[in-house]
Amino acid sequence: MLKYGLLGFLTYQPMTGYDLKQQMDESTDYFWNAKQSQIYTTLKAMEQEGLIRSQIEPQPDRPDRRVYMITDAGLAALDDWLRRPITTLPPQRQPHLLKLFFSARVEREVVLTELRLQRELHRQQLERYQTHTRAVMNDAAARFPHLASDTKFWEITRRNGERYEAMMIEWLDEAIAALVKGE
Amino acid sequence: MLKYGLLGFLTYQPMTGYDLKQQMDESTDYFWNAKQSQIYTTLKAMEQEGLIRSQIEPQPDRPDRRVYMITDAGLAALDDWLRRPITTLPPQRQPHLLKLFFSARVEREVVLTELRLQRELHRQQLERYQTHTRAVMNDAAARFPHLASDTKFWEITRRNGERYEAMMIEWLDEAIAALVKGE
DNA sequence: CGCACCATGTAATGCGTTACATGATTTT
DNA sequence: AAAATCATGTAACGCATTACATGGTGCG
Repeated sequence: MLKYGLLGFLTYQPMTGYDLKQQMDESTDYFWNAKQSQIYTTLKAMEQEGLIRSQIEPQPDRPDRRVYMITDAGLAALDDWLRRPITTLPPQRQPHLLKLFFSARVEREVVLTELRLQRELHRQQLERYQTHTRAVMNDAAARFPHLASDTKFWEITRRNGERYEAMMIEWLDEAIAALVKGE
Repeated sequence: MLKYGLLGFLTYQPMTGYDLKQQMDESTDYFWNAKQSQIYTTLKAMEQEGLIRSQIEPQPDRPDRRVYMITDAGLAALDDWLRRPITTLPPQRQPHLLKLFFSARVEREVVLTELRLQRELHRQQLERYQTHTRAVMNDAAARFPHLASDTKFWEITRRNGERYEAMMIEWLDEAIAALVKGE
């Protein structure tokens, strides 16, 4: 799956593993991210599959850069994936909901403290979407005119993050109120 | 992590791997689930760790049941986990958002068809929370009076599912409208 | 002087999925 | 007659995380 994300970014322009990691951190982070080590090993595998190819750019001071670019086979694989509809909901994994489900075992105050902490985390994340993420996208749109048609989709996914965080904050407020009232 | 979910359910009553799978499917499914094979292997590992122990209940017709019950060490491990606050947001993995992010590459109609399909999936899931999940929880509460204090937390997590689906439907409507208008 | 940034990789481990394997009973 | 339910397990594989390993440049 990461594979397709990397292919997607490589349609923008040729990049190194390091660059790709930074792109992910700044844009798809909310719904897809990967560790540096996984990116490097996945790129290697993708090159063997023929989806991308690399060229070494020597650098005097710093380590040489291995710049990857997408091949025709890579483009075909990406487009094929993009057209293949997803017909199921993805399985969710939310440790804090699992904890909450069994939290009748712990003191009310401990639960409340954690819910308030969660609320703060989501508040920060919401703010990030509204300021930083927005700015990064506008900046990318301004610097790379050939990506103009992509900006609409970036914005739709950013809106999803924004709505998600707003929903979580509302839900946490409701949960906190229910627990406070309950005692 | 699955480990703690299994411990949680085993505080309700002793159960088999099969029973645990059913419990998950009916209750924590939205934020945590596991395949049958993983449940069996995890239970085995947990018994070796001393968190649970099992007894075989012979059955004449059907395969013998291996019934697990939580140990004192298991209770301690569970409570320890429940009290340990989560200080980061969990990484999300949403394939359909990743696809959408790069969907400038495909025809508008293909994207719209997929968004409408997604909307229908979320609508069905919302309905499930509002009817089936609700009924299952009420039923469990009625049949097991000793779980009365847990019901409040079950309901809070169910509400999260409900809100999440409602949010996704709103967002999809917004996204569909933006794409329709865009052409 | 220490930390962040640039830049690449490998190895070990853990968690989860898919597939394999069996078989009687009950329901449709 | 076929499918679902009850009931258990193992093996292979894939994806992701953590840890290991290196090293120069630039900034505060």
